[in-house]
Amino acid sequence: MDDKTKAPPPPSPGRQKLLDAAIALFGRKGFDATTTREIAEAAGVNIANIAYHFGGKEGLYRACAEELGRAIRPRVTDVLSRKAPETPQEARNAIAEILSRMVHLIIREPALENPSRFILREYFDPTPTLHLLYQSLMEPISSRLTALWATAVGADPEAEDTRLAVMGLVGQILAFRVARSIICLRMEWETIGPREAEAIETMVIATLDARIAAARKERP
Amino acid sequence: MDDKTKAPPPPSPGRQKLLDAAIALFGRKGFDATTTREIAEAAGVNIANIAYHFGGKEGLYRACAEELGRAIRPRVTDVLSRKAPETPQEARNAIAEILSRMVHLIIREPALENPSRFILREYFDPTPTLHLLYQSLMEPISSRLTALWATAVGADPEAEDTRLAVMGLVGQILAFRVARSIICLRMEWETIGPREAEAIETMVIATLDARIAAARKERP
DNA sequence: GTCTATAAACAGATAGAC
DNA sequence: GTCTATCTGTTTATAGAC
Repeated sequence: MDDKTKAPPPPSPGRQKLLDAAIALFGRKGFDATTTREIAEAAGVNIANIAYHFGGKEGLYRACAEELGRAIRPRVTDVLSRKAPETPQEARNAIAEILSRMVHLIIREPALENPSRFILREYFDPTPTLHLLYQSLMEPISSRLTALWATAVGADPEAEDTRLAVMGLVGQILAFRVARSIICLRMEWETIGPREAEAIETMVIATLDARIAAARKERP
Repeated sequence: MDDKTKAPPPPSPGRQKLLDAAIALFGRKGFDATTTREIAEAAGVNIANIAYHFGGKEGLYRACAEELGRAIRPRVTDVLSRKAPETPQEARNAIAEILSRMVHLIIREPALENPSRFILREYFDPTPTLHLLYQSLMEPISSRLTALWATAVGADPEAEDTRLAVMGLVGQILAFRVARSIICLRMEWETIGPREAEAIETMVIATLDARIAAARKERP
């Protein structure tokens, strides 16, 4: 019995083209602003294939979320699968590395521009598909970060404020992607290029280190 | 010559009802997912009034943003108009008060649920209307916070990393509103009620104090 | 200023040929 | 599995009565 646990979708030329085009368009403009005609045209296939492969526009949307879980997960899980650090300093370094990676993937990586937007849209306007993204991306990353945080500051990994502290750090990064437009206005940045991304990364790591220092002082 | 500086819109029963209904619906579902029929029905007026008062759906959207600037600004400017603190401790307290206020307004206040969503949508999918929201809400608040931060830690108010630190703190709050759905999943919260909002507030203030402590250590 | 009635365009979905 | 052609409902906008 092979890994039929998740109903492996039968690939086909048109099917994959539709998925790629749909992720890009749903991510850039949102579900309602994107028409099935646009998607089909961008994919270079006929509109009728959407109904054939996915049952309709909503089915296509859901399939996009599944595809994103599969496609993005490997880009983060390599960090997650490492042996858990045992000293606070190692744990701090591991958190810093994951956060830096997230800054680059979410804020900078051009290939993930629209996928990131797709995921953030689902956070903002959740559908039943949200659980799928939670389990494949958010849950593994934030559990790992929570465990690392607990090691770094000597906190209880099960405590609510431990998880909350981690969500605050992750949220800071998400905010810079969500509110990019207004942050660029405020920072007087034209775009977020390599220099700006590094400034954001430095700020995030500074926040991490400040919070670790403060948390350690409480429980020495 | 009275304050004709911003072209005061002539009020009328139907006009205001349309604005209120549109802010609620655009905020909850987004521009494209909301139909003019829905808005007119929710407002209790006829569809044709949208074209009459605002020239069309897009004009109504823009008028909503103007209305939001007018309506929400007073709820924050009372804090902004106070005399600038002179000691670092007073500045820290002022920042903490503004951030607490933001947590309550953005995350908790039911009446601002949809207005907040309207504004965050515009950050995420900016239109020419963005500048309007920037100037009426984000700019005054974040300039004030930046000045306070400079006083609190003895930094240069003009420096890029001063502004960035402030955007990081504000962004953390925005993230909890944008990603509320997935944060509730991760935190195992059913909703964000008074208890949860207080936990978030405590976390935000802890981040503030940790960053201030770290920044002061650098320049004693 | 507010309404009815209608126009003109466009949406997603489907039947059936290949 | 992919296409053409078409159906049905809905969209925003407008012309004109009140």
